[in-house]
Amino acid sequence: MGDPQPQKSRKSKTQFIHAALETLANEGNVKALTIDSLCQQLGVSKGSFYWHFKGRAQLIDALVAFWADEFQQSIHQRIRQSAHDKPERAFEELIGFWLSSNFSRLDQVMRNWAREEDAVAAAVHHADQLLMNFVAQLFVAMGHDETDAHHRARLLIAVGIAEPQIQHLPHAGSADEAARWVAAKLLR
Amino acid sequence: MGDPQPQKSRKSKTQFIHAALETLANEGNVKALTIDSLCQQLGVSKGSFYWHFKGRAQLIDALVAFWADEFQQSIHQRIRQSAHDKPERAFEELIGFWLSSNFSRLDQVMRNWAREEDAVAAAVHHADQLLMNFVAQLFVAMGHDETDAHHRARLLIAVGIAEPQIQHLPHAGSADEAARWVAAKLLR
DNA sequence: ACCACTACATACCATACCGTATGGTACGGA
DNA sequence: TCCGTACCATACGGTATGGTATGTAGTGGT
Repeated sequence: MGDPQPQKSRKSKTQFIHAALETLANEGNVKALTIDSLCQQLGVSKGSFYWHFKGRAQLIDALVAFWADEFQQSIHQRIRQSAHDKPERAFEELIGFWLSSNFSRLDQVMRNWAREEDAVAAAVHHADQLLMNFVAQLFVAMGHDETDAHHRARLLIAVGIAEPQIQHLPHAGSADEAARWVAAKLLR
Repeated sequence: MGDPQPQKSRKSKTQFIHAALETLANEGNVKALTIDSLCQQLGVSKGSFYWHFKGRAQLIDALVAFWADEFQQSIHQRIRQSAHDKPERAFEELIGFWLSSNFSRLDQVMRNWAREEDAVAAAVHHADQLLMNFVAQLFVAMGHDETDAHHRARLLIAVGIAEPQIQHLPHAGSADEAARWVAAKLLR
């Protein structure tokens, strides 16, 4: 009554997932993530892939689940601590985390991918909801009422989503600076 | 010494472009835009397409050029008028235009597509620059200094980009309302 | 030594897409 | 009427991709 794959397959399964996420982050577009290239990247053949995964859809599910879990854990680990101590400090953590190239690249890829694959869309949706609730709660903890907190949280998330996409715009200063400007405006 | 296609081809060429844009807006993802499906949509065969266009790249170029031109014209037509009379009024126009489903869907598709096709990336980049300069100038006209105006413009554009993507988030009120909240905050 | 099962490799099929080659039709001018 | 050109249909080739079928080396149990 257990899983069909007791223990050994797990290891290789995560190997595939890691490689896939790496490809997504590096190439920055979903088209580069093909089963063939993935296998080539790992030095195995498609026979291996199709032993571990039922098909492409299953890979996507596992990959998205992994990403969502990591997303959630990252948020909590990095912010929950400082959220209780000093909410203002938590915002700097959040912005720093969001604009870290590692995360933002994957985030953008996932949002693009969500447009083609429903499974990805569901995961992104869920992640957004978690973050939204969390940030709004943060603003509430700082003394704002519910609706105002939601507005501010919504704006912060919007900036987090869009800022990495418009770093090229003519503007003296880094995206980091721009984000801090917004944060300062939001904290008033 | 004129164009190789005097008049007749022009008409069909724009027909292809219109159909392509329509598909992009409807399907919401670039994968749906294939030459075969495009021809099927128009009730013609690929022979027709390859008579009018040298290849897929040329379609993309023409399509992107058309979109960029329309983008620019829409901005100017709808806003330039009120920008001179009453800058505050221009923001409502801009936000209303940006969040109009017609435009925002195409906008999102183009931004996603920019990740795969360099020609699209260049066009989106250029369009962003135009809008950025325009909005910043608007803020300057309202009395803000250069750097502050750029910060505000950047934020407004970020909201315009991200807001359509997060309409599903738990929040009492429409995206329109949220955008107005941001505008009010930006105009102070 | 033999078996059974895991974890692959190899070879193959089906499909979808871009692109080409070539034949066919409508139409205006000489 | 005949012909040339613009415009389009049909048929095919090439390639990339997802997926399947089948062989096969390793490995642990008996």
